[in-house]
Amino acid sequence: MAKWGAEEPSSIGEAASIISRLVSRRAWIIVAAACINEYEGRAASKTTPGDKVIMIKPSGSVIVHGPRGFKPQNWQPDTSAIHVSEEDGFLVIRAVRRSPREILTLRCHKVYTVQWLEEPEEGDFWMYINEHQIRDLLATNPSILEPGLVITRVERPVEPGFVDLYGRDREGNLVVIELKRVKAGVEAVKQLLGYVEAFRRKGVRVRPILVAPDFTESAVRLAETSGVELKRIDLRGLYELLAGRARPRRGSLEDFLPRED
Amino acid sequence: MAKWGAEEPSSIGEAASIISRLVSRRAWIIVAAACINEYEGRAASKTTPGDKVIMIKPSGSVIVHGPRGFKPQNWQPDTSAIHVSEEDGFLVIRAVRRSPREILTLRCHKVYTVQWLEEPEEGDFWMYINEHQIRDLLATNPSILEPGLVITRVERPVEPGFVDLYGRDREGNLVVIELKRVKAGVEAVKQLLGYVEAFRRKGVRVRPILVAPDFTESAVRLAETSGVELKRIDLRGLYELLAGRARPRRGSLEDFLPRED
DNA sequence: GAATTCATCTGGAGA
DNA sequence: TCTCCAGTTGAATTC
Repeated sequence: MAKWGAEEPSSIGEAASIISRLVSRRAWIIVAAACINEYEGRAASKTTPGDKVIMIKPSGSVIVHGPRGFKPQNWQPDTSAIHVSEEDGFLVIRAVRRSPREILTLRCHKVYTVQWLEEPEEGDFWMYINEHQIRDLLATNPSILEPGLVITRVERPVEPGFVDLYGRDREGNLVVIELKRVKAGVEAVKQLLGYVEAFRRKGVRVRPILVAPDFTESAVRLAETSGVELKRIDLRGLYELLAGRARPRRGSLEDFLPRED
Repeated sequence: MAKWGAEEPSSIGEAASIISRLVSRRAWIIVAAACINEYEGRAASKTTPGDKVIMIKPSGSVIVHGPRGFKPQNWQPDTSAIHVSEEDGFLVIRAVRRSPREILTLRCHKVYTVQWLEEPEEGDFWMYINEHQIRDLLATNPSILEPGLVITRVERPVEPGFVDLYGRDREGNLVVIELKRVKAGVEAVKQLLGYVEAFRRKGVRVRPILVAPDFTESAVRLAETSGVELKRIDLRGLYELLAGRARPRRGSLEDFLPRED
């Protein structure tokens, strides 16, 4: 169990010394304060004074949130150095990283609270549905897509890029499959056509299939005129398969494809 | 000045009632707790028990951080509903949004602290260097790119997409410029070639220029074989120009282009 | 709502 | 290191 603590510093100087000590101990620090942010690096930004929540993680990241929006106002992903000091009556937190050279400076005129966790327990994080998972599932269960399909290569390098799945259909045609976990737009069709063209230049004719849960109107139009096959796939069925709540049965190949209606 | 407060709840039930009240008041809430996360929606993830910092913003976002990394473990950008309750001895925070249907569930077995700001002052956020700024600067100072260049259109619509800058060079050729603030990859060249092709179909011949601080190897190769001109630009110089620390001088057109060496 | 593009994108894998 | 690509990408803008 992590050790935690909280303080309401009575002065900027006290806040600086508390935070400085916590940073050197690699604690997980949350500071509620009123400050301005200044960032200069790949881009540049600044704020007027406002209330912020500043998080400094044991791993060294610095994250500054404003009251709105899901994204932080400013951040520093992996900071080579975090400096905490008092300057001209301000609590100044500086996070500097090199390559790319970027500096984030927080100038706080009021510190509401400082709160921390020391030696936090991390726990595991398990993302169990993503494109990688689906690709591997389809690679090992290609009959979900089409009877008789055999996958011979996963992530086959082509021209500049990679074909998600590469194999051969029942009739011996080479098949090139592009997989999208979310609705596929016209860009996905173009990408696949690029691969087809790359194969054609090498004198190889392939059958392109775009697999996705849904397709945009423009994707359907381009696919029709360019000879790309579209195959809708029901992710929910795949999810259940991945979660072990279902099992691919022989002869149930269309179970994971949505009804045609 | 925001009203702030902090509490160390003595029980899960007390934590639930405190947080529930704060949510209904639209306070900015920070909870340090040990919990598991469960997310199901476009993807799915779960964690084992571990220490987390949970932020609930007045705007309704829910952000769950683990001890490492700049990104949150889980989040909910704009939540239709946040439910706080006690279930089986756990503090349960549920953030549900529809479209896409996604559910984030936090099950806390230990709450270290609850901290909040009511009516936080927001302040302004001003990003003063981004592609938009650079594009406008080049549009009004095209001689930075090339003597005699005249820009006639900014963000000119073309087939699918927009040409960043469109104009005419000293010799009367139509010029199509694609601008990247960061190193340009092969995709940028392809994008530009797409525009060239779109113009060609309309019987218009254009001179394509890709402007960026740097180019990937594959971008250079494709550019060479496809007739796209690459123009390196020094962003630092542009930054200074934007910041008013420098001024475009007549006859100093190459000042903002890196040396050829 | 759909489509497109930018982002300090971040993060990961591979060469 | 660079390069490429997925991401619960988010967010803005346009139609």
